[in-house]
Amino acid sequence: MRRDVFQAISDPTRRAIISLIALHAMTPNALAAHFDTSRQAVSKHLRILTECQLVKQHFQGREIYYQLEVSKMKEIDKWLEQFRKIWEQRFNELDSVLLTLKNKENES
Amino acid sequence: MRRDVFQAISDPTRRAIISLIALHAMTPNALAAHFDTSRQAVSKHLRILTECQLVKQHFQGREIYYQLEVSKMKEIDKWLEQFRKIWEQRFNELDSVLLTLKNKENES
DNA sequence: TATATTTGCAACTGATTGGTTTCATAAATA
DNA sequence: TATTTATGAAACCAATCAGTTGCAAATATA
Repeated sequence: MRRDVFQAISDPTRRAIISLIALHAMTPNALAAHFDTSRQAVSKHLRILTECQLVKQHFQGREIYYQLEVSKMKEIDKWLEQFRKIWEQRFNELDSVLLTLKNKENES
Repeated sequence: MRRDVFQAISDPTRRAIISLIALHAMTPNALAAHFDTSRQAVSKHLRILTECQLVKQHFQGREIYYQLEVSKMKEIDKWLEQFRKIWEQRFNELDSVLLTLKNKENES
């Protein structure tokens, strides 16, 4: 059973859940109201999200509120870092090409 | 067949491929040398990456070079944007709490 | 106390996944 | 020309996935 942040966000329903609970905690029932699938299906998604620590639950009577562990999202951000460097570099290269062209223009 | 960037990066082998070709284009054979799996398995991953336009192929004789479409990675970055706002906000809230404490300290 | 509500868990199901082996095609090379 | 090399595609397989239905447990309410 692979269970990491990347696998967690691969499912569109789970991405929607993540977005919904990002601002304030929600119960499984309240969440399920936003989807076409059953309450149990949403519960299963929540279990997966909990297992990879993207979500934290806090109990209040018989209700369970699920809240996003925003800091865990940084793991994705961290992985993206390597590419961010590349796309900035590519942009700078394009920049210097334009600069070279401009200089040549001035010389002639 | 769901085929989007998020599903593409959910597989660890595919993430490794993406990282490898990020800097310079590589052939399937050269890529396969980095993994325990067969050349065909890598080829299948490359097809998935191509289908969701994360990768571009350019032909050179009988060899096919695969290159990362870095700009496509920005789609993930874009989705992360909403959470980046939240974790910055949380940080600022913490900041103002600390500031309030400090002010109270000065008053007394 | 009896009933309704909120929830997680287990069993099942069809679809998808990541891998394999086998084959066909096209380009390079002996 | 015959052979080797680089590649994609098809057929198959076991494991996993996302969904379902049905059930048990615990809390709230009548």
